[in-house]
Amino acid sequence: MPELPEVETVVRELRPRLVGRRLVAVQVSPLRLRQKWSRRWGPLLVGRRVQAVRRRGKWIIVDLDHDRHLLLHLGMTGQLTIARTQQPVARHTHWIATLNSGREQLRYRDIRRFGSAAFLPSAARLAGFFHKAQLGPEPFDLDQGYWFASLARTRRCLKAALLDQRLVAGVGNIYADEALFEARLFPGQLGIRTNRAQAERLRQAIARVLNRAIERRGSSIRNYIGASGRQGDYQREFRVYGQTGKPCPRCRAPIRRLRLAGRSTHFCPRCQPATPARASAGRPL
DNA sequence: ATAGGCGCCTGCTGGC
DNA sequence: TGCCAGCAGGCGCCTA
Repeated sequence: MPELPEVETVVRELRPRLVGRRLVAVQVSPLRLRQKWSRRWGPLLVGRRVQAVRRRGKWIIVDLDHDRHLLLHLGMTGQLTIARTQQPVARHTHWIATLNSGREQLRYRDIRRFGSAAFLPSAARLAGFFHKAQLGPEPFDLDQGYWFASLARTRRCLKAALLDQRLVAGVGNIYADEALFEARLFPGQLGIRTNRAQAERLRQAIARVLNRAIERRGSSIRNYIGASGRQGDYQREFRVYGQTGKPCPRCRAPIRRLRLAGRSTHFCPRCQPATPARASAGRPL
């Protein structure tokens, strides 16, 4: 569920409430996540003070003192919230860390359990983790030349390329569709058929769409909430995602849906034509 | 090496 | 009302 804007929102809301606090107790449920939460992590976390909360792609990084690092991924339905200790614990809560006042807790809830967690005992191991994952650049740091070359070298369609975290980190199904609409590119267009002007439109569209979504604190369709429990608002501004059959906000043609890279894909057949119009194909950069 | 398909989980919706 | 298919913000593993 959560893509970059949702994860960024969680991190921004978590930061002021977590940095400087100490974890004094950790409770774990027996249900396993995608990457099992190890029993050995509890004692390693207890007593540690949070030094920073950061994001890399869709990963949340909690930096602790003693050079310890907790990595969290929210999968499809993950929720990471700060709750008052006396608040009832919601079903599907998988682990709870009590903060040093004793009055508040950091809680991880994940209905479908596609989320994962990792504990890294040093900065070097943390770097190694992301190196192994081959996580691509942040979408706001995309180099023009890198981006065009990356698209031009793949035989997959643009939608599949956007979802590949090795090419660019943080884009998921919603924002891939929204960015392709913004860039007026057909999601099924092959990467190798992409010219420099199109790649550049897409590069800028990705950053614009993600920034707008962050301003709205992400999108809440069914499960997503920020660290404070508040929902996002960006779902109200979707132009194609989940808008099948509704008129395109630009040209009024009905939004269509198809399956690409195994994922539901939404686009405007007129604004994002499979074959680019002659006029735009011949236009200089 | 690369690309597509499936499976992991739970919950909700719509059609019969 | 009940049942069943299809769907869902992700990603790792397997196969060709």
